Amino acid sequence: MSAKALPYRPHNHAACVQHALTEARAICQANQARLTPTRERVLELIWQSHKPLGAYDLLAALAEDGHNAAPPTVYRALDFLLQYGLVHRIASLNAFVGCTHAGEHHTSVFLICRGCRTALELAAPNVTTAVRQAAEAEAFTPEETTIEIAGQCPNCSHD
Amino acid sequence: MSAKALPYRPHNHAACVQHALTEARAICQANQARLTPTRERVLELIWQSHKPLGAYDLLAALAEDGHNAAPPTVYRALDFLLQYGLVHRIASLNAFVGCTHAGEHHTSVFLICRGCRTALELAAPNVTTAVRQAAEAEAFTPEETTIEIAGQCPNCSHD
DNA sequence: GAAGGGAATGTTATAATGTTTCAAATTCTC
DNA sequence: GAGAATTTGAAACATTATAACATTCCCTTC
Repeated sequence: MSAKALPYRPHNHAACVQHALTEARAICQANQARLTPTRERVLELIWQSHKPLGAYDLLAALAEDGHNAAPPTVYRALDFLLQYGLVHRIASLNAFVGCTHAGEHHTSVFLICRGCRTALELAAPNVTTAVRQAAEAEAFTPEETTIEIAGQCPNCSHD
Repeated sequence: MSAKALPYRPHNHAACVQHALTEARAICQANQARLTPTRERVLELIWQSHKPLGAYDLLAALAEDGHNAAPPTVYRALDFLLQYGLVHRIASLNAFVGCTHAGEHHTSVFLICRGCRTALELAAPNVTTAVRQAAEAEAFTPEETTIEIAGQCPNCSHD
């Protein structure tokens, strides 16, 4: 692949956000789930970059909105968004990032740059298959898979 | 595979611990690193089961020894053990588990049972390869890989 | 075997992340 | 509009992790 993946190059990011919000509304409607203002705002904040944000970062951003929220407000919104696959939690960072494959049932691989902190979500079917087979070989039933690769993205790698 | 992996079946666990400690001593000696009593004790405590332990669990265990330690004591010992590859940190649990491949440079896959909390470390070369290829396809340079599969081990899966 | 220097540990405080609990408000259903 | 269910507010607290600085230990060197 010669072209860099979207998060790594300049792009109309507002379109990313709008697309994510539109999709989120559709998914919530389809599931009779309520994308309330707080939930939508948290999703929007998360989408304001391709860098995972911590819960307390979100809390601070809400505070700047004038919304004097306490931690449970953010964690509840995040729980909701996680539940409907609209965001992912990055365990190695204790942070959250927008899901680029919302609605599709999938196991993601995250490439997390230590330089610019951008997280790129990949579908990576080969990884998924290999993981499933490895688990199967041990008679283990997978329920939730965390695959996070920290390193240097093409922009940040100093060869 | 019909035989269950070691952590899932009864075994002489004392031998696990002894083996780990012996190996740790050798590795530290080879690296001119000091496996001090606190560090060795923390390693031993971690190895007392195949379940990842939290830093504060270790702290409590040290307290039972009569060692009135503060958090930095445990975290420093853990940093040391991580540095020499004697333990792994399980990001999704904020916990630590003994490394079963100490000394070998490797990327591990962890199968973490939500029933019995046991973590099984696999080498899983196919997963490693698939991950490396996925990263390569994005011109991403991996430095550290976290692969954690939560689910049900053969003993705990209720079919 | 004392003196000096670097590594390891002790100690206190605090930061960062996440949860429990119960009350109040909102929204949905009838 | 009354009642039930969901969502939010608010205060307190629990858990995980680090910062900063003092002290002790251990090894080398003389």
